[in-house]
Amino acid sequence: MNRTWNQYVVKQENKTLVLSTIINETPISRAHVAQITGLNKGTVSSLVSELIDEELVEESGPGESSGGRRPVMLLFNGKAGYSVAVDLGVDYLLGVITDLTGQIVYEEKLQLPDPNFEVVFPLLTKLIQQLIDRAPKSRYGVIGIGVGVPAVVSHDGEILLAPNLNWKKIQLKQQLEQVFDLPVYIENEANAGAYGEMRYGFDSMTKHMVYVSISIGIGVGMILDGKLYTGLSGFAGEVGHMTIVKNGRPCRCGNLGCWERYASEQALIDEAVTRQILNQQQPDPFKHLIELAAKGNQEAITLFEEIGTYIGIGLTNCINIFNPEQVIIGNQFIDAKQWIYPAIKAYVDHHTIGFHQLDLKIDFARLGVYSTASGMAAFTVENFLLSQKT
Amino acid sequence: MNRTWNQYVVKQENKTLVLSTIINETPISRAHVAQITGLNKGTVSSLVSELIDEELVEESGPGESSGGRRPVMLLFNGKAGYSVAVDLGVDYLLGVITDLTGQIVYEEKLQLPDPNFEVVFPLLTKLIQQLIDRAPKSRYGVIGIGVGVPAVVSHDGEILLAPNLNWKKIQLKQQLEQVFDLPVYIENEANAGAYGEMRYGFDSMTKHMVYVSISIGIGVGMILDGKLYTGLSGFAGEVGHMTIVKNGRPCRCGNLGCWERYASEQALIDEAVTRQILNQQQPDPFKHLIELAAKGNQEAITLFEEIGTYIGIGLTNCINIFNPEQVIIGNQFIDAKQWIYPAIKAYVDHHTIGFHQLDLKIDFARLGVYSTASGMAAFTVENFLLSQKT
DNA sequence: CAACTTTGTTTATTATATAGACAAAGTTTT
DNA sequence: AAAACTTTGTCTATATAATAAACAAAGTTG
Repeated sequence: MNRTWNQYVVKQENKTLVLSTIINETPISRAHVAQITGLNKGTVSSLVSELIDEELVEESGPGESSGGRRPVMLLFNGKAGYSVAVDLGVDYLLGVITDLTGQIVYEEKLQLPDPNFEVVFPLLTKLIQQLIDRAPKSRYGVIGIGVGVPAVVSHDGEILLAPNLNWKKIQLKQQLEQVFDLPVYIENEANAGAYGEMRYGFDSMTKHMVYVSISIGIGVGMILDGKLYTGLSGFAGEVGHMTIVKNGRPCRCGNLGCWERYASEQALIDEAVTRQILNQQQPDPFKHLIELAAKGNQEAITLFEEIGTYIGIGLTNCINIFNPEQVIIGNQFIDAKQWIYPAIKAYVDHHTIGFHQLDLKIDFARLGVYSTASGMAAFTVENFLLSQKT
Repeated sequence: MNRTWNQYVVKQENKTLVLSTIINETPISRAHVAQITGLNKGTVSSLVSELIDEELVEESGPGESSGGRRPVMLLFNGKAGYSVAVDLGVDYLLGVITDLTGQIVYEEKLQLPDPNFEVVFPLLTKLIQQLIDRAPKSRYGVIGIGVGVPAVVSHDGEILLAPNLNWKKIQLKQQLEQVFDLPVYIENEANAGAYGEMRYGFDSMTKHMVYVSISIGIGVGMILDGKLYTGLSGFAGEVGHMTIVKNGRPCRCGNLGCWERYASEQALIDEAVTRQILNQQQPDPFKHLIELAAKGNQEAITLFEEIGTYIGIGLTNCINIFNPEQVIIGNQFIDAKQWIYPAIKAYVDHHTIGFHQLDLKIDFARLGVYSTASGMAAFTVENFLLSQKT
């Protein structure tokens, strides 16, 4: 069925436009909203009064006069509701409560003893219940639950495959919705991270961005034309399995020479063991390598630089394909920034087609370990605000 | 400035919806349009009567009754205007006139003696003028000019770089608009091909498609969410310069191991010379190799199969990245279909992540040598129809 | 203090979609 | 063949929401 346009749709679209203008420019006056959106002053007034009734917008005191009557400043009421978001990692759960502006108001982290789903699911529901219980009282209460997972996720919230958790075909969204009577959103961890960094990480909204999440493996989230791109079935972005070396190292996906066999945490550790920088039994080997490099261990630094170059190879491919405005590197590897960044930058500068470099920025995730959780909160909040219109 | 929604916008959107429904479902009755679009019968009637006034829609005779009054069938009037589109190749110009349905009504092809812009531009303008002169008389006449070029093209129609033509920084759109007082559209050849194949090549509109144009080099056009993706500056899709072999063959882009050094016409010919299947002076070497393979020359066939495998490597990367519904291989290499397809298919089947294969189709361009020209016609026509609303 | 500015509300007007009545032209049932 | 039903397409009354313009409120400037 096609979408038809009538006066109701017009009103909803304009109301969304007014609300998002207030969110982005808060504090702002009605007159200024009208100027920015191009809507008539009267239209803005009436829409704002509805938003105030819904407690999504508040009036704060008068603002500065610019030579006439002083404006009444409008604020987005981020405390009208709260979201619960969880970053489900390979060996941890990071749960947060955020308000409607994405601000984290409470967090809780725990280690997973075992990646087995039968073990993880009860811990996950317990964590979510604790977060729901702790959420401040508000008009709309907890407006939804978001969970980011290191997995291939279909559009309807089914986990098709999570290689590092050893999960397959799990109806996570459905199962959580049965337990909690709330909207549940499931997304791939890199997609969530990309969205989080776009919404909350950087000031100006980037329309074309590639977010590369590097930890055990490599995942990529793509923001194209300001929207998350998830492909036909929801699992675009398996860039970690891009071939960068023909007949190269075997990968667990069955292919040879995949990017993540050269540029991930796993690749780093394997190579460190081969070169006897680490021994096989070292607990928390990634952290140990970071410490070695920080102490000036030249072998460790060289290894990071080499991995950086491999990251650069895959990034160059992504840049040539997408012509993005910004590339963001996130997850574990942000801790290795000082050693890998020069190598990445050098490779990309020398190997992308010249034009791409003009407007290209390479950054590291600003939200740090919260990229994924924040992104899930953003999904949850945005779906709530869009569904909110009467 | 944001877009605001008022009654004018509503009407335009609905009118576009009605028109595109008629275009896609022609012939169709008013009642059926109302049913498909969800619009009120009265609304459809009034919009259709405007479209009839504008000669974009015609009434044909009565249709079959389904148990009541016989419907009046509506037809899209493809003859209300004509577009002129040119496929500017490395050594040829292919110009076509199409009606508003994309049907080619006249074509003209000529060889380029020299790729130099000073030589090509007069030939191009002469060709376009001839096509304009030959276009049938109609209500709207020639509604625009589209030119597809093997080049990196910016959003404002500037050719930034055309390596195989040796052009740089040419304001092609601007120059043509000065000569002809008509809207001019310039696009990369692969982007145009992708669009042409989506609009006119296949029956069902694919929402996520990757079109790979393989001739001297490799270009890729991407249809994501039903729209052409061109990236921040308009030059996404330089996938030919994706690294598939670390420290591989040097490429003219300055990088090593680029896909097009292994999977293009140039790669094919270079390798054929190295293996002494061809000698260096062979005129039209690609055609010669096709003939050899057709005669059963095993060396030539093996070479095609090897190139097919390399094509498969790059395609696998694209599939893993985009999760498309369809991959289309176009340009010169469609002639080698019978030898390369099995190799491509085998590689892709064995090396893409399992989920992608479920709904994936690999096809060859249906429009053959007209993909690019048809795509440019589609751009031109669609911009005309969108600009047409009063 | 008068004149001007800016903000925000109110009112009359306008454009458009919708529901439903209705006419036209067919098919099906009796 | 007549009556009853169906489907198509137009027309009219109504509702909704955006807009322009008037206006009131509350400031600044000279």
